[in-house]
Amino acid sequence: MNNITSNHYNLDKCNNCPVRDLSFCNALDNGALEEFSALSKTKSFQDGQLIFSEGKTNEYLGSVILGIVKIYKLLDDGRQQIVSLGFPGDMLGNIIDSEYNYFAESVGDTKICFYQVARINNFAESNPAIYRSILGKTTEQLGHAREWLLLLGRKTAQEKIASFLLLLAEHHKGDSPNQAFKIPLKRQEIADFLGLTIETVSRHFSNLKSKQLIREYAGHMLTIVDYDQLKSLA
Amino acid sequence: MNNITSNHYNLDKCNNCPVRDLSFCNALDNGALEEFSALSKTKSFQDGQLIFSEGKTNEYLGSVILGIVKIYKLLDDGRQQIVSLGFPGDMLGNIIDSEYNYFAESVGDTKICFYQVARINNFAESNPAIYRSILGKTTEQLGHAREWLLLLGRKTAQEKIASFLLLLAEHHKGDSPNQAFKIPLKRQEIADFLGLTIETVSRHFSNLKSKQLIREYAGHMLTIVDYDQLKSLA
DNA sequence: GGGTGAAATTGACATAAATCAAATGGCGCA
DNA sequence: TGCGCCATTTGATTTATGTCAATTTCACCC
Repeated sequence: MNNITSNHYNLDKCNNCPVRDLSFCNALDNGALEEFSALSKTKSFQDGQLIFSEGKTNEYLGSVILGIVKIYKLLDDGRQQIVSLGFPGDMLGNIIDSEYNYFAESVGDTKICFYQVARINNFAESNPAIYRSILGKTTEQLGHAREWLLLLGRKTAQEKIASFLLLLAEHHKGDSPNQAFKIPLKRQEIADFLGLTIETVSRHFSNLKSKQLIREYAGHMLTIVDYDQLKSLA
Repeated sequence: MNNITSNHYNLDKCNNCPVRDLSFCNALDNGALEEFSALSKTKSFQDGQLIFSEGKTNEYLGSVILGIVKIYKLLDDGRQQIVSLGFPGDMLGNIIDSEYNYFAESVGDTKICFYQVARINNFAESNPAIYRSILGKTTEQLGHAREWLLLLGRKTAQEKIASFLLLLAEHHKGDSPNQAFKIPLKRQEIADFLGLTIETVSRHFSNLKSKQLIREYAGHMLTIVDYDQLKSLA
């Protein structure tokens, strides 16, 4: 995202952007909300498309509107760790640092709403609710990151897989408890999220299937058959 | 920290508290700083003393003044993961959540400055610099947490140990590059920070010593003999 | 100075997960 | 229908780290 206004990004202004209901600006009163939303622009990304890179100037703050974004870090030799999954309503990036510290990539097709960091900072000076809201989002992300530290540092592969499936299920809570949903990540991405290899992930999926705790069919549609027992493994 | 005002905590007001130079309130102008600092109280803790617990009401925001605080999470069976080390100047807790999500414990003797969350929130409404400053601290902690996700998920035991030693060395940067310093954590705590067992930690310390990359003496005083080579292992 | 107990080290062995390698499955497309 | 390309699964084997069990070190204190 070197230059968000360059025409190949196909931006369109989103005066009535869903971000209002989803995102960090929902703390504003109506007048301020109008003004703030006018600063935003949405953009669509395809599966695997790079959204921003470590080291690049932190010019835009994003808000995921549709789809999932993976935030990851790399070691020199290519080892990868996904440090966060951005679901709709989640904030992307921050308004503090001068550079991005991570890579962000679209998982499946996504839609993201962007705000200029400079303008947000400017706007927030006279609207503490913006700071407060962004602080809330950041604190939430810190909580998730620390939950994942516990998972990566202390859980077994089976526990990791179970926790991951329950995390996904959380994002379908509106549906019935055992509602089927599509696993949005490839096996390699799951491995990079859980600090495992693709083979270990695959083996434990097979394991859970043979134990009849989950069912998978038709291109990674998943049903959690026994939610409670899966939870006891996490 | 059930009740910070109970007398056994031995609180004393810190009108001229070092937190001013170290902490999240240094963004304020002098007038506001006076007012804000007056809300703080310092307290001392001994090695191993519990500072706050998961599930307790989030009544106080802390700022580490002296010593080191470990923030950790537990699994039901007692497995522990340290998710953050709080060094002087670091913020402890947050002003968003209604409950603490972690355990905090003193590593060695510490001194911590506390503010009432309710009063900070109140004060910040008319002082966006406070929100901004706390947001900066939180964003920084998120960055550290994600760096550690990479370490826990993808680094080998040797790389973890090397990274840990370099982290400690970072906090002695004022000194000469190869300045000796005391390792503040016990082996078990290092293990809980790195997602390893105590035996693995010990073995890799022995390893680094036999390779002459580090020296340890007189009660865990440490010298990094070959900084560059240690860095290449991290 | 010798005794005590916690912390750290070391050794022998077990095992979960990684690695290497092959087979299978699924999907778009000619 | 069948080819080609990935993604996934499965199998065989290795290895890093965990586990269990002594032993050693060291700080502290009488």
